[in-house]
Amino acid sequence: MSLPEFDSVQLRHSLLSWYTQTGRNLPWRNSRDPYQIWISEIMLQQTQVKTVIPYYQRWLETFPTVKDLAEADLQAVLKVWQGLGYYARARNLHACAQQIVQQYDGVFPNQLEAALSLPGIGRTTAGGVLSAAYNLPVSILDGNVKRVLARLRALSVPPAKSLKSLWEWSDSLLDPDHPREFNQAIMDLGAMVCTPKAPNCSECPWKRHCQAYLLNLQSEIPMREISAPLPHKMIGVAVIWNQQGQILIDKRPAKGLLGGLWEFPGGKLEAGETLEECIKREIQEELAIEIEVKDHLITIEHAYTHFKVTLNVYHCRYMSGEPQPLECDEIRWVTLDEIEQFPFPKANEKIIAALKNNS
DNA sequence: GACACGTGGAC
DNA sequence: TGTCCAAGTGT
Repeated sequence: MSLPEFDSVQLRHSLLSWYTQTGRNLPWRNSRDPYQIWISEIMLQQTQVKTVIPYYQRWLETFPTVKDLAEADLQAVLKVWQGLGYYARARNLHACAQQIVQQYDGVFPNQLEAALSLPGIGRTTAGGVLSAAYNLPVSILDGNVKRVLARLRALSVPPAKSLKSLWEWSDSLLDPDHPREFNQAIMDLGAMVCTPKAPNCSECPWKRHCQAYLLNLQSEIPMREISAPLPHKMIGVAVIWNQQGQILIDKRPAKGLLGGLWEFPGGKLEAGETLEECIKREIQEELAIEIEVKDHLITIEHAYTHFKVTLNVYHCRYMSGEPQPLECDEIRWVTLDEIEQFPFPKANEKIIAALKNNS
């Protein structure tokens, strides 16, 4: 079900003409260095351009080359990534850099199969890097392209239900003579004109070809998936002080949610339990120590992708026992001055800020 | 194919 | 305040 070749030629021409006049000037577009382009593609996964730009610049100052990244400590990598979310991206970036140094002499591979075998590199990121760095004709299907193509063809189901067709349309539309510009252009079209809400159809170079526009369905397409309400968890969190004025923090297991980041220990409130009981129980289960729960410090509401939490944070006093890393990777006693060297998730950063305000 | 995986901006 | 969703990948 590819587009007629005649349409593809017209669509390519009108899009590239629009892009030449209107396309964005973004930092990574001034580079053809596959390392810099790869970093930008990973940071841009599920993350807005405005958010990425300062992280991108700081990253390249800290890790200017693949080799610098490969030789860095994972904790240092996570610290630079801190706040961007989806931390598996940072862990994969680090592992991927080491693989590129070992297997590809420090140069991002210029073959699709090799790129796809690397950790954190899926089909869209591979297409993004290979087209932008090497001008190779590899298509992409990110959120922008999905929305543009769903509207162009008036797709009657949510994009996730029709990925095969969308990939075929992206493949057949890609300009084989200008793959670098075409992929950037179709993403700019989605970001600047064919936006999720209130698209600027009057400015669109594809308005005469767009089935959604011609049927006045641009507000209904792409179709939404029905989503269940997010579960909510009440969490008790302990800021445990010892007699030296140090605080106990723990490093989360390397994989899974917030893997490799540090946190204040705590856990889920169970039915019929007070927050004080919850905190004492969790600290005994996780660290095998006795504490006394003292004053309330702060309450934090935070939403993750698949659930919401309320963090009820309390000052606590260390009483007895030798802390054991029973459910974490590592434990440390740190001062308030030392704590900022460690990567923390956003919700925990708010706890640190509250501690600094009160001291 | 469905679900896990962070955070911030827009409305 | 709540909901959507942003240059997706791994399992």
